[in-house]
Amino acid sequence: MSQLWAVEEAAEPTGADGRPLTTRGARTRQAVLDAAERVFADLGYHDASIVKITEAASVAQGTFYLYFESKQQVFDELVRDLNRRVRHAMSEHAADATTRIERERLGFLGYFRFVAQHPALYRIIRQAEIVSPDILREHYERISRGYVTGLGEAMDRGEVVRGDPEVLSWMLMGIGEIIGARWILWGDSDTVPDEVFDQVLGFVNRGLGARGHES
Amino acid sequence: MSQLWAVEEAAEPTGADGRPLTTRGARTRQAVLDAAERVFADLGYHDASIVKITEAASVAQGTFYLYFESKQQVFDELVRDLNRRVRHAMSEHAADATTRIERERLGFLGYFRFVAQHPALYRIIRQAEIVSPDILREHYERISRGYVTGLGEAMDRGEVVRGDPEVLSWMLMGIGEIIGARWILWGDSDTVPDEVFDQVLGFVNRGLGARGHES
Amino acid sequence: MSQLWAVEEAAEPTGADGRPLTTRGARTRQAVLDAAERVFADLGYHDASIVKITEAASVAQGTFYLYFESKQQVFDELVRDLNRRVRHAMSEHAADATTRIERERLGFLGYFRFVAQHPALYRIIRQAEIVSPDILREHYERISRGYVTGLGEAMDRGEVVRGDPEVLSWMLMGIGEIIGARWILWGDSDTVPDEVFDQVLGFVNRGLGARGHES
Amino acid sequence: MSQLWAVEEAAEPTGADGRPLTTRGARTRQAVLDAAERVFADLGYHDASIVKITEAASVAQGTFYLYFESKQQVFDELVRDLNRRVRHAMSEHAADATTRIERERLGFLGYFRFVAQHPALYRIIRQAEIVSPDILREHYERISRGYVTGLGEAMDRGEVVRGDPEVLSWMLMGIGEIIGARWILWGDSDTVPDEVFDQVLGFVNRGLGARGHES
DNA sequence: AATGAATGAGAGTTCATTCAT
DNA sequence: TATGAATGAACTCTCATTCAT
Repeated sequence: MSQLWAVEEAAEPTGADGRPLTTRGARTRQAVLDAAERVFADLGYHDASIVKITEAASVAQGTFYLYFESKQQVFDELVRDLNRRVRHAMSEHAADATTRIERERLGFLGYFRFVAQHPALYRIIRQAEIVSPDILREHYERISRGYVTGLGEAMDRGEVVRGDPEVLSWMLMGIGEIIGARWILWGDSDTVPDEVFDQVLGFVNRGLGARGHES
Repeated sequence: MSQLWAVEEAAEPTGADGRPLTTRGARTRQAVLDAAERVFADLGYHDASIVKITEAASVAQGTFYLYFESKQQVFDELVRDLNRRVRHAMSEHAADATTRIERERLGFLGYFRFVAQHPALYRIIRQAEIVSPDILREHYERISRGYVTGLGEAMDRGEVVRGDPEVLSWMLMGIGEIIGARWILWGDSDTVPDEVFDQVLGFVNRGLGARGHES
Repeated sequence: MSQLWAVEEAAEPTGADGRPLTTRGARTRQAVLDAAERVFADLGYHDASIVKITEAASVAQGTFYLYFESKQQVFDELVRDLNRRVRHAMSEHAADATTRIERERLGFLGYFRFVAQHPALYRIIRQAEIVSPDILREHYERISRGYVTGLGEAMDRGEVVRGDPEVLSWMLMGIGEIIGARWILWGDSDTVPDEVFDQVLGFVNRGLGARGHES
Repeated sequence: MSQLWAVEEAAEPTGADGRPLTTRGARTRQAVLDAAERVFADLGYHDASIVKITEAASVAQGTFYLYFESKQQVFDELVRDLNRRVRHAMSEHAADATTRIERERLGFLGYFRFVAQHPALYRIIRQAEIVSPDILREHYERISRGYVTGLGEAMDRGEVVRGDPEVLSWMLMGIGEIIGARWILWGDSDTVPDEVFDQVLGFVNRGLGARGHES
């Protein structure tokens, strides 16, 4: 089975004014973006500052505005990028699955692994709720869309009880979010404990009414 | 059946130095707190400022520091207060239930109603994740604790499949959170649509393995 | 020989408006004054604040203004009081002397001892230069006056070379000040080392042209 | 005879972050520093404020922090600079002297002249005692070091009675300080009256046990 | 005589952003 | 393309002082 869902490529980088970049420009832009990721991850949106970002990138303050319009805009771009990476992580994992149940398991696993590997980055996504709500909705909707396709097909195959796949997808995300937060972000562990993971899968599989699953 | 769980009283108000207040002092303190609630709800934590809060309360800036040590501290107090109110809303609703399924339904209903009635306030709680993570964990843990008791008893009565009630409680919160966010906070509706609500209850009841529930 | 010079009594305490005080009022006033001394000594003039003073005195902020007109005024009163105490310390010591040289020695000793015993308080006097220059000049002039009398008599007796006793008195104070600062306030010792003390006395005695002193 | 002692050069100016400055930057920095000198001289350390300094320099408030970390830091730099200038004034004067007595006379004269020419600035140095004690000690010690060399040599030549040159140097500074304060800073004259000056020199020369001097 | 709530100006400092070079 | 100097509004917080009780 191929990838659970496709993850699109990132857009071409441009200057703040929308004009295409030279090679050198593209390199500088990337340096700033990387620095921003580190600084946002370390300090959070509001404690991050353009001075700190440009310092971390070893460029002058003015350079920042050559490539980005504002603090917000870098942030948004970062969140979009992270969204791509999370989806990639989930999708890549799930690709090996042969059954729906297995796919669910691997998807969650991929997600939790990503959170565990980049806890600070993941916090960035959660900050988006306040900083750029629209971008966060986009984030959830993109993940939801992937689920919806998968769940729709599973319903057609009778692997999952009939229902509105969108609502289901949001619940799955809600579960992933809070479990990841509770046991990875806030816990000292860098993974969700097995017993917890089993409980989650059990609950989800029963909830989806998965055939071939003993309740 | 009595309340699902008890909600404790708020603490006595004191000055920033911890000393008890006169009637006049208590009144002013409350005025500041109310103003803070409004301002945080409207602008979010970071765009709120002490100037704006005191202006909204029609007191001088210095007055703020008579009762609170910092912006953080008012915020924390507000979150704790909101937590009390959410739990009260859920618990009050669920009090009328006669079956576990009914109780689940009414608990969710109460929660969604609270979010719908105070959408801006509810955003305050979500901001706590970044501003005072500890307070937010407290918030979740308090709600979790209420669930754990209820679920434990339901397991004993065989109404719910055996399992770790803590993990279950977090999943239920995660579902409530995201559904409330998606359909109330971000939607234009001031309530979760019936079809969605039914889907949620269906999923949850199956997931809990509720007896007398047709999957 | 009696005291080197007389030290006058402190004035009657009054309220901020100049009216006489009841017993209770006098007690409260004194409590505030004592607290001010401690706070100024610990924090210096500018970091001291009326809140801190009244807190240290266990009275309300408003009470302060019942007895003093301003922060300045308490400070001035304190400096005057300290001046009385320094002169008392010097004069009391010197009282036992039988020769002029001995008197000089004991006067310096008394001075250094006072500085060593109340280093923090002594810093208050030095702060007066900036805070209330007039009061500081008063301080020096009062000490000077005592010296002038003593030196004048010594000149008459031929114990000291003829000259302007005022200028001499200021030089003696200047020496005392800086030696006290250098070896007591800034040093770790709580007394001026013997060798230093001897050097000082040698220099001073030669400078005064003291008869019976080997240059 | 060459200079009494060498006075080192000022350090290269840098930004608050320690980085070197462009020409324009160096110019602005100097403008701020000059303004600070004027403001501190006029108002004293505590009544001076960054707003007033930047206003006097005709730059924005933020500009201040481009070159200095805090009010303290400018102050310290100013004191160090003044110290260099005082020592320069003393040393330059004394350079013409042919005898030790003459050198003493000219040194004091240079010092008093400096105080008379920059009374407000000189007050800055005296404030340092409270504001940055360490810098003040540095100030005294630097002057002391110059004296110590000169006195040591004079002792070797038998021009001055043997003794600890350090203690002597501090006494000389103490005398200069208080005489300057009393007759220049606090007096209305812009110079120490001749009779006073003579008294001072007489006392000092006798104290030093200068040969060829009639006590 | 004593309280303590209330004031509001002013402090130092940060920061996103602009602009001349 | 890149720099870094300059801006100025906004922020949090302190404090001497006044006033109603």
